[in-house]
Order: sequence, then structure tokens, then C-alpha cells
Amino acid sequence: MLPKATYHHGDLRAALVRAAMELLEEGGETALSLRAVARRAGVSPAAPYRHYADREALVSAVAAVGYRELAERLAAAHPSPSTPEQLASVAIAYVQFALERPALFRIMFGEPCDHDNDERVAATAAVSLYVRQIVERAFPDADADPLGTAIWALVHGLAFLHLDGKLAASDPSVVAERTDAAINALMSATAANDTANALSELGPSAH
Amino acid sequence: MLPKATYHHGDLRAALVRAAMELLEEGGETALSLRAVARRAGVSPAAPYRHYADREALVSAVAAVGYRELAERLAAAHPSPSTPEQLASVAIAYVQFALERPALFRIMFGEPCDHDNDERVAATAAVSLYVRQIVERAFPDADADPLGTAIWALVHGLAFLHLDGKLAASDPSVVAERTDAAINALMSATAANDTANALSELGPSAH
DNA sequence: ACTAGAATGTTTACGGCGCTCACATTACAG
DNA sequence: CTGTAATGTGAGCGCCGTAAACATTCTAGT
Repeated sequence: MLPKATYHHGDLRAALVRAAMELLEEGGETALSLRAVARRAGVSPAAPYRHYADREALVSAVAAVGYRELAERLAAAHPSPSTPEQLASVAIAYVQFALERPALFRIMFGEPCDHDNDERVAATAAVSLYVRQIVERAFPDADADPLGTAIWALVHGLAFLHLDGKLAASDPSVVAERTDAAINALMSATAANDTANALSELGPSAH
Repeated sequence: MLPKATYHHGDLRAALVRAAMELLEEGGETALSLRAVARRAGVSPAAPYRHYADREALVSAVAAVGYRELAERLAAAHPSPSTPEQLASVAIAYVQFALERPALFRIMFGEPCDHDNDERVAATAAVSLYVRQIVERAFPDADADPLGTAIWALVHGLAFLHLDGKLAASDPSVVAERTDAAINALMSATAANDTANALSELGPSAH
């Protein structure tokens, strides 16, 4: 399939995403131009337009595979976390993913999201759902929606602040430690509130 | 000063930042090109290079004033917060700032930070310091550094997730409510830990 | 007051970019 | 087998960031 003696490529659509991913890892977000992607795929500058409406559509496709890879990474940290420690390990994996693949992470979260791109919105919805499911398992008595939001936001914020160098941290291990500490703080709060709620028997909808 | 009958501009350096700011608010980040800025400032495309090394240097300058405006906004929410409620109001102001000026916020935090730009690093250090000072006042018994990091990350993450549409929220008031809830969760945790620490008389340097 | 040189702005130009349109080639359905 | 749809090409437009040579103005030292 590499020889490319043929006029038609075969599966240019997928090849473009692959090429874009490579350029992104090699040269950062500035290296990700439609023309460069076309060059790497061995195709003319106008060819990508047969498969993607514009540059942003291709970028959204790249982001979508990014979401999938992030999900895999989190699952690898722990398939179905249900304790605070396990949840913390997933959180650390999230931050590590951001630091190891900064350009991809920025594309996934750092740009105005294209809400017309079905593939993309589905992928982010999956991440959101995943977080909430974890929270539901780990804290059955808590309101999963706001707590899931808080946890995701905390981890996401840690990732971004590290990414932007707002939090000095050359050593990945101190990043992990910091993430662990932050998550534990939030979760001990939740545990305390759960206990309080249970004791006072106020039911699910407090406040 | 507007007639601009003169060859020299007078204070082009500042005028460029102002023009860039305007373009950013009007047309988003894509509208922020060196050439467009020069046009708006009534000057040739090459003129900005007398004052900024390249496009990124100008963007960093814009980001720097963004940090200052964010600081003002937070101070306006509460000049010197020392209670959880006051801290929460500052957090809400942070998220609101991000939502009201998304393009500016993205420039401030969504790009690889230029660490060679003194103005910029100083401005972000100021924000970091500000957060830690608040935390020290609100939680004298806590370790301000990790707690400050956690709070900043939580708020920052909320801002970014809302910005990217990862958390559905058309209504600003529900955003504020969500922010309030998240912050309260984190802080009640801290309060609980403070109490525990005080009770067990472990001293300031636990862990 | 005069003048050299430093600042600052202009002009022109280069290559790369996203994107469009007319055209060439190939695949496939009838 | 053939016509039509799908896919890739080539040339070209206007924009971009940036650089080099040049023009104008400000300013300091005499």
C-alpha cells in the first residue's frame, strides 16, 4: 500500500489523520497545516478537501482520536476505579497524558470546540460519562453530577496549569504527588459530606 | 493625537496592544494577525517589528494586560477574601471572566507560554501569588501551597471546561452555582482536615 | 544652531498558508 | 461497456509572518 503508484490513494481519509497525528507529535501544533499533512500523505494540497470540509474538520478528527486514546490511557490506569486511591491513579494518568502529549491535549481542549462535528461531541460526551460513572461507583451516596464535574475540573485544571508552566514542575513525580494530594483533598471532603448526610438523614437533595 | 498627520506615531507600542485587544474581542483569536493589528493602528505591516520581535511577543503583551485585568476583576469580586463565601465569589468571578472574554482567556492560558517574556511570567506569578495569599488568609492552618494549587486548578478547570462547551451551560447563573458548589466541596474538605489536624495536635507540617 | 546617528515607519518581496475552481483519472453501477 | 460519481491534480487568489533596503524624524553632542 505504500508504493503509491496508483492515482487513487485507497484510504486517504484515515491516512490524513495519521499524518496529522505524526506532525503534531513531531513539531507541535504549528506544524499541523493542511498542506503539510497532504505532503506527508503523498498527495496534492487540495486532496484533503475531498474528505474534510476544512482544516478545522481535520483537526476535530484528530481531537476525536485523542479522546479515544485518553480514554484508553485512563482505563489502563484502572479499569473500573471505585476507591479514592484508584480514582487518584486515574487522575494522575489524566495529567500525565496532558504532559506527555501537550499539542494533542491542547487540540482536544484548548480550542473553541466545533459543535457541528458529531464525532467530536460524541467523544467528549464519552469522557464526561466515564467520569460520572467512576464517581457513582466511588461515591454512591453523593450527587454524581456536581461531584463528577468538580473532580474533572480539578484534574483538568491541574493538567492545564502544568501544561502552561503556571505550576513549576520539571519532575513528573512531583506532578503526580501534587495531583494525588489535590484529589485526596477533594475526596475527603466528599466523604465527610457523605457521612454528614447519612447521619442527618436529610435525603439526597440537600441544599 | 488621532489625526496622524505625523510620520512617527507617538506611542505605537501601546497602540498596537490596544488594537490587538480590540480585534481579539471583536473577531476572536483568528482575527488577531500582526497585519490586521498594524492596519488598525494605521501603520504599515512591518512597523510592529520595531516594537515586538514577532507575533508571539505581541500576543504575550496582550496576555500580560489580560492577567492584570483578571486580577482587577478578582479584586472587584472581593478585595481581600478570608471566608469560604468570599473565596467562592472570587472563584465565580474567575470563571465569569473566562466566559465573557474567551479569546483573551485562551491567549492567557491556552497557548504554550513564552517563558522568555518577562512581562508575561511576572504577570502569571502575580496571579499565583494572589491565590496563595487568599488561601493563607482563609485557611491559616492549612499548607497554603498545595491547597492554593488545588483551588486554582479547580477554578481554572471549571473555566476551561465551560469555555470548551464540555459542560453544557447556557445560563451564567447555573455556571455560578456550579462553581460555588465545587468550591464549597473542596473547602469543606479543607476545613474538615484543618479541624482534624488541630484536634490531633500534629503541628503545622503534617505529611 | 548644526549635524551625525539612533529611532521609527515604509516599501517591496519571499515563501507558506487555507481554500476554490476547472480539469484529469479512476471506480463502479446499469 | 459505458456513463456517472468519486477521488486526486494544478493553477491561482488573498492572506499571513517576516526580512531587507530605504525614508523620515527625533535627539544628543558640539
